Amino acid sequence: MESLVRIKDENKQQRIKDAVVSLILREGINGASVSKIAREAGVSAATIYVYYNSKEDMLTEVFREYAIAPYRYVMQRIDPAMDGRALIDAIVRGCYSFSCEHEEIFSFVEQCSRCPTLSESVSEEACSCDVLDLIHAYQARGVFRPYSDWNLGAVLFAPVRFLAMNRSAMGEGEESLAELVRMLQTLLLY
Amino acid sequence: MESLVRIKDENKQQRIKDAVVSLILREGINGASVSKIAREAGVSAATIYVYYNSKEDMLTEVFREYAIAPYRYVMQRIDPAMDGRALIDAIVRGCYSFSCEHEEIFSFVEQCSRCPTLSESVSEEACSCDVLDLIHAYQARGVFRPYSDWNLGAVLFAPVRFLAMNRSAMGEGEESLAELVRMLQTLLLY
Amino acid sequence: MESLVRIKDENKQQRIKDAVVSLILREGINGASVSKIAREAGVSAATIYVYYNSKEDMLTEVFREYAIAPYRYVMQRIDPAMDGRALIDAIVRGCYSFSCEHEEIFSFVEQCSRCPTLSESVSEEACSCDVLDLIHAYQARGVFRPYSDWNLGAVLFAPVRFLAMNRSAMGEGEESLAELVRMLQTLLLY
Amino acid sequence: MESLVRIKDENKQQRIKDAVVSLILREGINGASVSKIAREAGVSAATIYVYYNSKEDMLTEVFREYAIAPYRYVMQRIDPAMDGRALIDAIVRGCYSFSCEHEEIFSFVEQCSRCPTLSESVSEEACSCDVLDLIHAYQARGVFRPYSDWNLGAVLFAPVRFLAMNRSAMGEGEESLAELVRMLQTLLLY
DNA sequence: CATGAATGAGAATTCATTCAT
DNA sequence: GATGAATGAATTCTCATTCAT
Repeated sequence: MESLVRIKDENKQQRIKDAVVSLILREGINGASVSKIAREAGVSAATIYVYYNSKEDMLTEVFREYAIAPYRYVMQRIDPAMDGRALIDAIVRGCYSFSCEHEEIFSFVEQCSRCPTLSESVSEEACSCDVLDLIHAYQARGVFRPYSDWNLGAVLFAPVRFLAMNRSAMGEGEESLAELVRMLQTLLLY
Repeated sequence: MESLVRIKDENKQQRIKDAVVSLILREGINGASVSKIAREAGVSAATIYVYYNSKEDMLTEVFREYAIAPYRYVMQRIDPAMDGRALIDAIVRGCYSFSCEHEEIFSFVEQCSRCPTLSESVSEEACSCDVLDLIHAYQARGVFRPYSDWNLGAVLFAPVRFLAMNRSAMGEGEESLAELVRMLQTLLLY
Repeated sequence: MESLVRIKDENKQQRIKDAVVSLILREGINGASVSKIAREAGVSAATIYVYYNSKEDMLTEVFREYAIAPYRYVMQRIDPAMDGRALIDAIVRGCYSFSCEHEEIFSFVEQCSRCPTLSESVSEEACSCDVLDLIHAYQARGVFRPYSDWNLGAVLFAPVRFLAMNRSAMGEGEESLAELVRMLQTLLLY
Repeated sequence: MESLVRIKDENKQQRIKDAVVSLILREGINGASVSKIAREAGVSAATIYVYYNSKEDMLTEVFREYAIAPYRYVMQRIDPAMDGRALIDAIVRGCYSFSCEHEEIFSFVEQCSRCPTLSESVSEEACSCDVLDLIHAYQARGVFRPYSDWNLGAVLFAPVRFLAMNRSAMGEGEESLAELVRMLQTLLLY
């Protein structure tokens, strides 16, 4: 019985999270009101307060959960046995694929990152640390040039996100993507 | 006498724009309600509707106006006689200085860019075109490598913006900035 | 316990309806704003939107409910055993009494009937059909002359409403009313 | 020059009146705001206050002017030499034609008549007095039965207005109209 | 746990009106 | 006479949140 209840809970909570993400994609942070989220999740607005103390809480928590998603996604496509070129290729293409396959989450995270209140409580560095740790290992082995973490993050993630954001205007994008991979290989590897 | 009225008008509209920008910086797009903006601008909320048809209109127009500001700022620090290294230095440092000196506008534009509704009507490409045109000239002279515009934009603007956004966490930043300049010089020049 | 809640609800909704009717009587359709209605009903303006989707919805629903009231009132004073003279007397005096006893509802319905948006969704014919059905029976028995429904409605209801509307200017009105009854008896019966 | 101004005035004032009438027809009394009226009339909202002291004033004045229009229209189709049957025919058909030919004014007057504030300052009796005076003459000559003015008004004007209001639902209406004429001839004449 | 009902606060927008020009 | 600009007050409606059940 208890487990049944638990399962019900998780269903509801997951439906709420999904609703948050998809609503924010469609209507922006402004349009994502508690009642719309509730309607989309198929629960009562009051139910949301069973799981979260406030709307802010909810957004923060969902943001925290999804902010790390692209990095996890990238980590899964990486094999520590890869050489430097393959690693950069995997990271850049991983970031890009994620934004295509999970457009909702990508857009949701992008929007939340710029929202002063939300971004305070979720630091990007913390999210990307696994990837950076891996690169540190490559740097130690003399494969990657010893750029600082800030600049590694800046050139590895920001440009590909820029391409992803302009995907619709850019057409297919495969060419640009391949070019970016080549640029970063030149730039970052010995 | 007529000029008095004109001045009064322009004052009001400018005060409204300023209020929009500074409120969005402080409270995010969510927090920038028409009445708060009006209060901050020292006008009646109804007055805003003398100048704009709707809140959306207002944000779009202000966004459109400021989206181009950082590029104009950069253009002013550029001299066509510069060599490639100096050009990249000027662009990157220009972007960074702008975000420091005009934190409000920088943050305002960043936020608006992620807002689906707003970004639709203001394309980044259009804003950056002057800078890109200049680089085309350098490419034609064999100074810059012939990367595509998308990737030029991606590596010239996105990473430095990334640094700017993390300025507070990054400390001084001068070192990172210098490093980024060097990286891009290596990457983009022959 | 459950009944308590129900009662509370119905009380609120009824108080809202009453407020709509009495406000429109006093201040016209223009003057009946949602917040005035809420104040008069002793609820929060937001509560009204728990019961109705919009102001328009609310007016339509209340109108629909009350538009039929005068006809129901008349039907209750009618006995199918009456002869033709008594029937006309009952109908005309019933209409008139209703407008005296329920001035608020009478005036409310009159006003809504002239409001293009509202009258579209509530047809008078549907409301008066019970009375007309009864007259059809009298017509079949050769008591009433076989005038069309449109003209039956036109002469049976419109003139007495006209008198009711001018009640205040008309003084007592009993004489006029008696005269109208006689006129219609002559006109409609064999 | 002065005459020029006068002409300009009258043009503007007439355009305002027209706008009032046609807006109220289309959007009801609620929808007829001063600015909409101004826009429709092609003048500035402030200009309306050159001609009228307030919106209420304006409505009252326009209402006063048009309330009498249907009666004037009827009077023009009447010839004192007509016999009783022809007179009733002319009155009823006149009322009906007016409502067809001047749907805007008809609907405007109907709506204003039910609006408590407006109807107070424009009495129907005053408007219909010319027609009634004429009938008095016929009554004196023993052509019309000596019903009271209230009931004359009630049966001569209210039913035909009822038909006019239901014109769209009623189809052509010629038959109903002819029937109503016959009914009233029987009822009112010796 | 889940929710329907309720609400004060505030949202965007429009209102009728004024006034300097 | 005519108007653009300005506004306080009011409009409809939605918000995030609470609470009794």
